[in-house]
Amino acid sequence: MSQMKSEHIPKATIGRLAVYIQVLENLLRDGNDVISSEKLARACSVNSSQIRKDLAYFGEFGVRGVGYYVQELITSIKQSLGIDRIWKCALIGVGNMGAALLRHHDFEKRGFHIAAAFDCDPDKIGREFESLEIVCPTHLKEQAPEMGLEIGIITTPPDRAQRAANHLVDANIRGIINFAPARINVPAHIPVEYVDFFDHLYAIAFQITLGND
Amino acid sequence: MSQMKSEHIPKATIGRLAVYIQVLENLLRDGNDVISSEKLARACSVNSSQIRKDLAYFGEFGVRGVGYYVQELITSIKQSLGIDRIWKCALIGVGNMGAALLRHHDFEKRGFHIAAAFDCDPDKIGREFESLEIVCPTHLKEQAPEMGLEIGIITTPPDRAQRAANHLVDANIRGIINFAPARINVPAHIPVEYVDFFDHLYAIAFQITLGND
DNA sequence: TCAATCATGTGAAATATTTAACAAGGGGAG
DNA sequence: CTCCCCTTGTTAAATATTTCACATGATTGA
Ligand SMILES: NC(=O)c1ccc[n+]([C@@H]2O[C@H](COP(=O)([O-])OP(=O)(O)OC[C@H]3O[C@@H](n4cnc5c(N)ncnc54)[C@H](O)[C@@H]3O)[C@@H](O)[C@H]2O)c1
Ligand SMILES: NC(=O)c1ccc[n+]([C@@H]2O[C@H](COP(=O)([O-])OP(=O)(O)OC[C@H]3O[C@@H](n4cnc5c(N)ncnc54)[C@H](O)[C@@H]3O)[C@@H](O)[C@H]2O)c1
Repeated sequence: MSQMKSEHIPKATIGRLAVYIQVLENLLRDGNDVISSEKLARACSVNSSQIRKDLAYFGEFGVRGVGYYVQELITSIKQSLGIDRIWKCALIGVGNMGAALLRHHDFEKRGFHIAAAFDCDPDKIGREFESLEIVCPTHLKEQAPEMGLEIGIITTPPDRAQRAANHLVDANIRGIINFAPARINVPAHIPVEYVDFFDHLYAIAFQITLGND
Repeated sequence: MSQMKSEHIPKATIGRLAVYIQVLENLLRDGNDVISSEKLARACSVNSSQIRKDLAYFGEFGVRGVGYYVQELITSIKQSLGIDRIWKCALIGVGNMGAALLRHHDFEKRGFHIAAAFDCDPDKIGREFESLEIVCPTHLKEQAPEMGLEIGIITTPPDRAQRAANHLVDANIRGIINFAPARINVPAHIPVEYVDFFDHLYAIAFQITLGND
């Protein structure tokens, strides 16, 4: 957060910054060292002013008359978002979804290290999965500070999501991602993000239906 | 789409409607037959006018002085979104993520039937998974119209996403959900939704970092 | 039947976000 | 060194979305 400039940043901006990183990393892989906001905009399907405005919230990263140095810009965006370091995560609910996430090594690559896995199923507790021992959630409170766990990932069934959230809050976790389709209540200072694929399926179904009339 | 009233509907509204359905179904399960916009608003962490406005895009579903009949409202929202029917989906890429989705029976429950699974790996082609035979993507073009496949779900590695999209477009699919972290190009009339968990992880990391200053 | 009550649906006001337009400034050719 | 070109950063205008405020209409009980 080296050069933050502005007060409130639109939620939508954060989403777009994630897209910019994705596209910039592909550009870099293809050998592009420099890019203009105009070209980046086309690749991201947004307006070029939008990109310049989004970046302006955090600082000045470009060179007038030239554009942005791709590697430098990636670094700057990551710094701005606070993802220029490793975040340690705790996953609760090692089922279908939880296991898929544990096997997915992009988490590590992108700076989110799932350092501990919890499940309340006695058959699972004590077993090892992806080189993590599955632990009972009651141990969260003692393990979280010990291990420096900061973000909780909930992948329990929806009717267990609140319970899982309670464990996380109790363990002083600082933010929560909830994959279960259920709202949870936590203290206001703990940010919660809901991941629900069905949002997107609904949006597609709606757009298809619209275009069809 | 029985009683559509308005022209353009904000994207954010669609996202909220998905949340309303989620919360309403829980309310129904808990035995609530009627609910006011005020109470629903609290459960969804939004403003009550927002709810009334969102619903007003599609029609009048409430009763003044009373509120909304929960079951009726669920039905109305589903009709409005075009999810009051079964959508047949094709999944491309039966790896880690694709397999988790195939095993996840909420898709069926929510009206999205994954009717066919494609993968280009010779070791996987011909195998059966979750009672679906895994098929080579070159067969998409012939199978899609036969089976009435309408929505494509991409779960290939990112560098294969465009190829998968091409197969889907070629097969006259009507909409695409892309789980791979890569932008894809398709004709303008085909809606694409990108699912990327990292958006949410970034958002959490950012909010934690902000609150920390 | 009528009045009191209550929560919706909606137009108008307040905010927020996106887009356009351009002044400012870096880089390179001559 | 100067001029010209190019693209950023930013201010201002245009849109879009959210919130407020209240008239409207359904329901209930006297
Ligand atoms: N699988 C998918 O593709 C998918 C897709 C979207 C959403 N989801 C959501 O993700 C969640 C998990 O789905 P799944 O398919 O993995 O289900 P699952 O039943 O396979 O796994 C759930 C796991 O959570 C554990 N659990 C239950 N209560 C717990 C508690 N209080 N503390 C700790 N662990 C607990 C169970 O023992 C089980 O291992 C669900 O809410 C589901 O709706 C899954
Ligand atoms: N696993 C997760 O939890 C997770 C989370 C977020 C995003 N993703 C994304 O989902 C995608 C899939 O991830 P994964 O972990 O399942 O990877 P994976 O390697 O396990 O599976 C990819 C599958 O796609 C198949 N495939 C490759 N090219 C293909 C083509 N042209 N046509 C058809 N099939 C093809 C492969 O044979 C393989 O079976 C990746 O883009 C990944 O970034 C996965």
